[in-house]
Parts: sequence; structure tokens; C-alpha cells
Amino acid sequence: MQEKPIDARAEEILKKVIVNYILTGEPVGSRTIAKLSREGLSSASVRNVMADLEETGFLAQPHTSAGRIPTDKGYRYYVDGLLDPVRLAPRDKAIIDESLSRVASEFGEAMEIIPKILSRLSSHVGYVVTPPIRETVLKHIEFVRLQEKRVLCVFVDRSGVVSHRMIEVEEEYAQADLDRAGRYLVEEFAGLTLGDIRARLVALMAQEKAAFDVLLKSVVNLGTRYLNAEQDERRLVLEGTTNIMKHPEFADMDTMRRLFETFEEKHHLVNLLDRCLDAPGVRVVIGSETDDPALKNLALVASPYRVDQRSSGIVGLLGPTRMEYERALALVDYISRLLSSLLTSPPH
Amino acid sequence: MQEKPIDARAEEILKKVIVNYILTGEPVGSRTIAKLSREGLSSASVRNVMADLEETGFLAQPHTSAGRIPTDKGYRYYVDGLLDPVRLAPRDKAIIDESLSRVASEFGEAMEIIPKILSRLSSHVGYVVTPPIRETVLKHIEFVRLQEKRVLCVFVDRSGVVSHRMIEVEEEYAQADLDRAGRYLVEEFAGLTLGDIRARLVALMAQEKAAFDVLLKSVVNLGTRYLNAEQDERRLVLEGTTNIMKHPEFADMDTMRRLFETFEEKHHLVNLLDRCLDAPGVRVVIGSETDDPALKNLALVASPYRVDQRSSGIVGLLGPTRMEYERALALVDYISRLLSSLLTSPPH
DNA sequence: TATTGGCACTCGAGTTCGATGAGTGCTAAG
DNA sequence: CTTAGCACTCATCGAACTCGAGTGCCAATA
Repeated sequence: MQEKPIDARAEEILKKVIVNYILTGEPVGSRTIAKLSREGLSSASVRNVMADLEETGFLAQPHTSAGRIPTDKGYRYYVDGLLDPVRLAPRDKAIIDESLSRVASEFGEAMEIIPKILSRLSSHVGYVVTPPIRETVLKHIEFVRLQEKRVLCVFVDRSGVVSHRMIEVEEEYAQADLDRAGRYLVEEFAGLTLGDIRARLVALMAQEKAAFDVLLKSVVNLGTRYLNAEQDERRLVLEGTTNIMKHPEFADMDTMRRLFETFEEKHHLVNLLDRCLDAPGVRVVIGSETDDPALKNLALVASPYRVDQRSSGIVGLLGPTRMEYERALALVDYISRLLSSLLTSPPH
Repeated sequence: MQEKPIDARAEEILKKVIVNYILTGEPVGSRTIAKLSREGLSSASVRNVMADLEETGFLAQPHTSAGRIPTDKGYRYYVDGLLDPVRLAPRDKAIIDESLSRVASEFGEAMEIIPKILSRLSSHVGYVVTPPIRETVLKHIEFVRLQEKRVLCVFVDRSGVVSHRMIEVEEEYAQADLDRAGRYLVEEFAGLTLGDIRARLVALMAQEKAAFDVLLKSVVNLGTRYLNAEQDERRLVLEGTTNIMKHPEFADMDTMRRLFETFEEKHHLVNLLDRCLDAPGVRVVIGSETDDPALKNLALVASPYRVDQRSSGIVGLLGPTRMEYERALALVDYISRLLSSLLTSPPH
């Protein structure tokens, strides 16, 4: 239905316009392109093509007598087919390697430092989404009696990440019982993911034996209570949000405010990323393709990363649609691969 | 040296100017004040007084033919003596009581929710600084062996706050030894603050006995290692930062960026607050009185709060100098008292 | 048929100019 | 000491104008 839109020449011109616009931030006119064109096209010819590109929705004019700027559709076409793949500068690679090697064995620190690196090297917003709780691997678990019916459960992941949750129980436990329950869980289940453990506990609960063994009963009780809560919980770490303010296209304070408000709604952003990123590999999402108006004029570059073969977290960048995609893609790609390999053949 | 600055009339006029400016955001002229003055002063007289106030530095003119606006010195004088103390609206009080009672027993949650309440009720930025680690009271401690020479130490506070730290040890410990060390520490020291515990461990270390008892030795070793690190660490929780963007006086994106950058430098802000708040009671700090240029046109309203009689954390607001100080003070005062009483006769 | 030179046209950005009006400082009279 | 009066200042606003980059269209050309 959409008329066959683009021949080779149009494509080249579209690309030139976009590259130029990304570079300068100014609308680009036909003369500029004509001069750049190596096959010596006249500006009039370029104008004709540009008019077509405007009609098909790849370019737009801010006003009648200005040059053209890319539309979001134009950016989409560009990132989908017109990019010159670029390799990461050795300098950047060195910085990344160096920073990551220093915290390699500490998952928690890696999650702190990665968005920082991304933000620094790109001058945009860097982010990481941690894997869901479900996939963390039990190293140690501990129940602490705080009040009569309130028990604090502390969980330690294989890589040293600590999480905890208050659970309300209906019968009172002595601390000694809680200790025993914790020890039992560690002995029985250390090395399994929380998802697996949950499944086993459910199975145990079904067994008759559980009805009689007091220890087992409390183990099952406490364990399922801990595990029933948000198994999908994931943390989003954002860094370098203030970089956005450097770009003149976001000078409007009201838009900016709304943007920063969505930055604070982390779970919303996580869902968004999740929805956009089912397949492996780096992807670009143009802000207008989401349903969140606050992301107008913004683009996401994101890639899932793997922990133990399983795809589980996301790492990426957020910047204005007018960003150097090649560089951003190279950066995110490299980091996600590095992260996956760090987490998959772990030194733990 | 500074000429006796202000008689009763000047004071009244200063106050009227400030109140009016806070209300409208517009420079206020002599006519406006003359009309408000109940003793029927003419605008010319008011002008004379205003000229004096400008000379003494309490007021300023944005340009020759505009009204006057308060200087920071003017605000200082105002908050120090001219405020009509105002009591918190019962509505607000109800909201606070309700929100806090729902999380009363959970210190961690209280620290999350308090800046939110402050921010919501004031439309400014709300914050809390948590008490330093040193003052938390031991409930439970646990060492988990992660790698040969890396031990994770998990600490649970009396009120259920969990903190943890990786420690590097030079000899290898078996998990069983670590368990014993943890149990020993809990039995011996539960109920004491970390500061006290540290002192006791130092004392133990000095005793000969420690040299021979293997358990004691590792306890002392691990315990001091954990405790030696940042005893003064405190967390700053900020909420509602985007509210700042609503005020027209911060329309400049560059200033805003710098401000948000200082928001991210939390430890810097903590130090700042600390320096300004030695005495108990609510205090107002005008931004220009600090040495941080990013706080220009901003004011802090802050109060320390007490945990177990000891003054230890800070709670407050951050907003434009042009804020309703009476309301802000009432709000912060009430919350800090409430918080102190919640934390001082604890239900734990 | 595709390309191109030429030309009229559009429109934003920047500048100047004058009117408006709020608000001042000063002075002289009460 | 107060105040009426008056000249003065200056930001803001809008109208009128210029400038120039860039366009769309058309007729001539290869």
C-alpha cells in the first residue's frame, strides 16, 4: 500500500540529510547535499528527491523556507539499513575493559559502574536492568525474628548480592527454629535459582511428609512466603540523566520535567524496555514508537545480556533521536557482550 | 559598624514586600505597599523607606523602574524575626499521621516515605539523612564465605535495616568458623550500637586471651574489619526533585543542570547539611550562605531528629528562596518531632 | 524523460522604532 | 517628617522592515 518508497538515490540523500543533521543540529538544505553528492547532482534535483521524501514521510520541514530534518520514520529507516557499521575506538574499548576488570567479580558493583561508563563514553543516559529475582542463585539464606510475628528474611546470591524482605507469619517462631529452617534451605537448595527452589517447595508442600515434620513445615512456610512475592522484580539503574539537559532540543522546562518524572517511575521504564526487547542483539527504539509521550525526541539503544546462557537483563543508552547511532550501537554491543561473558563463565 | 539598620516601620515594610513577593513572584512597588499599610502611609514615604532598605542591602531592584525584590540578606532577616508562626493545617497533620502510622515499625520504609510526604505537601524537594552507621543497634550479624579470601558480612539492625559489606581477609575461613563468629558476636553484643561494639572489640584485641583463643581471634578480626570502614556513612534520600522545575526562576537549563548534578553528589549535600545543623530545632539556610553556587536562589529548611535521645539524622525541605517559609517550617518541625518520637520510644 | 538553471516566493531571525506604563528619585510645600 | 507632584527611566510589546537561506515550479536542455 505504501508506494514503493525509496530508490538508491533517494536512500543516499536521506542518509546524507540525516548524517548532516545529526552532526550539526541544523535543518539541511538542498545545496548542502548537492555539494556533498559525489555524482555532481544539482540542488534542483536534490530538491525534487527531498520533496518526494517529505511526501513519503521520511523528512520534514520545520517551516517552509528551511531545510529538511529527519522524521522519526526517517530515523527508523536509517538505523534499519543505512548505518555504516563502525567498530569501537580502541581507546574506548580500553577504558571499558579497564573499568570492568576492576570490579569483575562483584556483580553489584558492575551494575553500578556500567551505566556510568556508558553515560561517560556516550554523553547520554546509560542504564542497566538487573536480572529478575527469579534467576538469582541461592548462596545463603537467613531468617531473623524481629517481632513476634514479623520475620526478616535475608538472602545472599552467589555473587554476593544481598536482598531482604520482611515477612509476616501467623504463628510465632523462635529464633532457633528460624536458624534451622535457614540452614535446611541452604543445605538443600544452595546453587539453585529462586525459580527452581520455589518449584521444589511447592512440590514438597504437596507431599504428605510435610504435614508431620515440624521443621519441614516451617521451612516450606517461610520459604514460600519469601518466594511468593515479586519474582519478577528488577532494578533499573540510570546514570547521567543530566546529560539530556545539554541538548538544545530539550530546552522546554515542562517537557524536561515530564521526562525526569518518567525517569523516577523506574518500573514503568523497565516494562517498556522489556516489551521492546524480546530478541537478542542490539536494538534501537525510537521514542515515538512507544506509547510514552515523555520519550518524544528520544531514542533508546538497548541490548539484552545473558547470565549463564539465559537472557535476563538489559543494558543500553537513552539519548536524543539526534544521536550518533553508529557509536552508540558499537558501545552498547561491546558492553553487553562483555557483560554476558563476565557473567556466564563466572569466577565464582 | 553596619549602621543600625531597621526601625519598626522599615521592618513592617520589609515584611510586606517579602510576603507579597513570595505570593506573586513579581517585584513589588511602593503603591502596593502603601495600599496595604493600615496606617495610611503614602507611596512616597514608602519609597523613602524602600530606598533605605535597598541601601542597607535588604531589598534590590531588578532594574531602575521596577519594584523591589528581597535579597538573600532580606530573606535572612525575615526568617530570623519577621515570621508569623503558623500551625500546621489539621488536614496536613492528618495526612502525615496517617502515612507514617502505616509504616511506623519499619525504619527503612519510614526513610522512604518521609521525603515523599514532605515533597507532596510542600511542592518542594523533601529529604532525609539517615543516622550514621555507627549508631545502629546490632540485632543480627552473619558472615558468608563467597570466595577463598572474600567474606560477605551481613548486618541486621534492630529495626530491620539490612546492610552488608564485602571484606577481604588474609587467611581462609571455613563457613563453619564464620557461623560461629557470627553467633558469638550476636550473643555477646546484640543490643549495642556499632560504635560501642567497635570499642569493645578494640579492648578485646588488647587482651592476651585473644591471642590464644582461635574463635575469639577470628571474631575480633572479622568484626573489626567490618567495623573499621566508613562508620560515618549516611544515606540521603531525596524526593520530588522535579518540583524545582516548576518554578519560573529556574528556567535556565544550564543552572538546572548544575543543580541536578549536585543532587546526584549526595555525600556533598550530606556534608553541607551537617555543617549547617549542629543545634537542635528547625533552621533555615539560604542557598547563598553555603559555598555551593548551584544552590543559588534556593533555601533549605531542615531539622535534626533524634534516635534514642541522640541527635543523629536530618529531615527537611529544599525549595526556592521564594517559598512559604511559615508553612515549610511548620511542616518540617512537625515531621521531625513525630519522627523523633517514633524512633525514641520504639515498639521494637 | 530526466536534469537543471532560473526566478519568484516564503518565512524565520534579527533589527529598529515608538508607544505604553509601572515605578522610581527628587523637590518643594504642608 | 510627610506627601503631592513631576520629570525621568527602562522593560515590554508590537509593528515595520531587512536579510537571506531555502523552497517550488517551469521552461529549456541533453
